[in-house]
Amino acid sequence: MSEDRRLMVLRAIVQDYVQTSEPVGSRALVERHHLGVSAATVRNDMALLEEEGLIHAPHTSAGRVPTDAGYRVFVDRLSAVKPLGSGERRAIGQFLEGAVDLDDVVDRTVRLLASLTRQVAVVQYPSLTRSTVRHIELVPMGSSHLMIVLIVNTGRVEQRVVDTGRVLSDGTGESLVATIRARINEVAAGVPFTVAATRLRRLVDEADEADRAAMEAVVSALGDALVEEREERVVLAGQSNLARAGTDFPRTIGPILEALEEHVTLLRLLGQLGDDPELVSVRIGSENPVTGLQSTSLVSMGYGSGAERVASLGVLGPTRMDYPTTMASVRAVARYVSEILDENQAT
Amino acid sequence: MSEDRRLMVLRAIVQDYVQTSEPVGSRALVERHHLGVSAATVRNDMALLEEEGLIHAPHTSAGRVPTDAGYRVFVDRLSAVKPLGSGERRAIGQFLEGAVDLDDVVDRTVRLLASLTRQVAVVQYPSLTRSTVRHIELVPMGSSHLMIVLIVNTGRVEQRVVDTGRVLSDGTGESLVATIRARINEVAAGVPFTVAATRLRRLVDEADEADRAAMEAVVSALGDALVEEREERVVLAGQSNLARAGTDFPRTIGPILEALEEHVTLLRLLGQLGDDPELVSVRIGSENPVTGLQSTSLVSMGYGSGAERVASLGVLGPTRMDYPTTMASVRAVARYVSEILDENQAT
DNA sequence: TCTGGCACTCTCGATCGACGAGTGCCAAGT
DNA sequence: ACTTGGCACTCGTCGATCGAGAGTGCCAGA
Repeated sequence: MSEDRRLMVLRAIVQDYVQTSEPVGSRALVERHHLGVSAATVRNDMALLEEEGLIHAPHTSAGRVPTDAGYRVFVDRLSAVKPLGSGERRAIGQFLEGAVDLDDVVDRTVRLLASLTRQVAVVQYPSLTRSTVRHIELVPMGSSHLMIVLIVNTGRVEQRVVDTGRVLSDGTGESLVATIRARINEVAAGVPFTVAATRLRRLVDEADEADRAAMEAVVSALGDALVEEREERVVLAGQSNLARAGTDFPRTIGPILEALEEHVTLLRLLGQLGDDPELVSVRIGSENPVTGLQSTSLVSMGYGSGAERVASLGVLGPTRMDYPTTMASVRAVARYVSEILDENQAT
Repeated sequence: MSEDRRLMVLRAIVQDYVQTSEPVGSRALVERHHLGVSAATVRNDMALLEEEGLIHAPHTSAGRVPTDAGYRVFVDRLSAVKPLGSGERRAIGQFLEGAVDLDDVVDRTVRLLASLTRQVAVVQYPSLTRSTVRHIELVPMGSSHLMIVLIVNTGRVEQRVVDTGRVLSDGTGESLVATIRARINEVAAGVPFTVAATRLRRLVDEADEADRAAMEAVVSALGDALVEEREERVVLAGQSNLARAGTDFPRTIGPILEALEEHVTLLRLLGQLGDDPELVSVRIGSENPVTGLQSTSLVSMGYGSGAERVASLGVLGPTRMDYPTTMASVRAVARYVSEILDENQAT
């Protein structure tokens, strides 16, 4: 009857299976964990757990293996996020400290996450749509071309070259560029990109008849930067960890690698987080909509400067993974990266 | 005695083995290729080829498999680069046509190469050290900070923020920025980066006592961009193809994936090309110095705008690969990318 | 120098049986 | 109402054995 003990048994099964990666039997369980009962009792509990769909026997007379639902219960109710050791904390700090720009931060983060968890790490680039404009610079190039440099509060820089269709190298041209530069920064600097986009569009209508074409060109290029797919980018590391994980895993490694190359679907996955931005999200096995990733779990969390969550990062591994420590690592890294972005924003 | 026929036999072995991925025996050979001789004769030739170290029998009484040296002879003397079909040419063009900026070009290139060859594609970012400066822009930020934007002829943009240590927002500050901007572009615009670096350093000495500190800050930041490791970046695609290749391969997939994550060594590999920039370089199996990649071959070629070779791209696959078509694809893509960079340079 | 023939070798796959781990269930104990 | 020890039963794993098939090496003859 005791539901408590049944859950203890489930927890023990998950822990043992994660460690040994072999189906765990009743005898081994009572030996390794000092539950105060005999193997026979554990067997009864196991039978019930199996009825509930939380564990599963690969075949008669092998041990039991947790199902996806079993892992779900384990993660939700039977485990606490294991606090990181101070050594690990320090390592995170040191590793991310020396980053020189956003690319570097992302690159270091993804490598750090991979080596920390020994799994595949996934980091999404901070997305423009959720960021704010820091500054927009216009650089004349050639006689009629203008390079637009957009600087985002995350430290990211986007650039485009547009043809304004008129000569910019003479006096009036130069003052036109100066005017446009002033106007767009006036309305857009320091403003969230979504707001900036609408304000900028309004600028076109307000512009003088003569300058409207040039303004139009600049604004539409900036608008492009918004929808530009490049803003939605992910970086991966630690694929080699897939080969190391267990020996049954290699068979499914092909589909997994394929799925990881579909950055678009990966991004969609990373975007689907829970409501609480401070919580680590865990998607287990078949909970995962993507074909090819249904034997894996995704542990992810949002990050970003300030209160806003500008992007996500996470870790992908076999469903049989050490959830408490993985979750701890993901959370710690996400928080640390957020801090770093905060500092850079202040710069 | 006939050395010619022996090489024909070698070629036939390579071709069959590439296709079937199984050791090829004398009987199968004479059936599939109409060499005008009998199986016994072929066997004699095989014995000689084995003495020369060009082929190898996994065990008594299995067929023969080419050795690395065998592939080498095949590539150097027995095969011509297979011309691409017109359909493939068109596909390359279409796929790379719509690229909006350098990141996009590189991204599309690597994916294209992977899907074309069904192997792992590797593309090195055009390196600054071999490129020329197109323009340098200075953007004041805050009261004493200056953002330096370096635009490279490949279309690439680098940026840095430096603290000049003096107020820039007043009148003299603004004119100082204007002066520096003018001076550095004067000596650096249109010049190869290596030359620009030395000329810029000279500028510091020539500067007025009062402005020297600011000039120094700008120049040293630009110098940093030269050695900055980020300039040496590679992008990968098609890792999932590793899982598909043969069934013996998966065992070695772990070390390969690990080696692919060592971007630094990958870059070194890509950098080692033959003398002729128009030639495709092939590194076969054990010719390859990197541990973990010794069961693979790297087919690579330089690319770049103009005559200069600014970077390399290539394909990595099992030594048992279809060299003629792979080489054709790599060459075609490298040339096409070079063309695209040329066009962008003209912009 | 080539060819057909032949004995020999070695891998691969299937079959079989013993072994052992683990279960399910039952009857007895608390 | 649970728990426990015992016991029969089920299966998958491992190792050995064996036959088939593919391929070679070598030799004698053209």
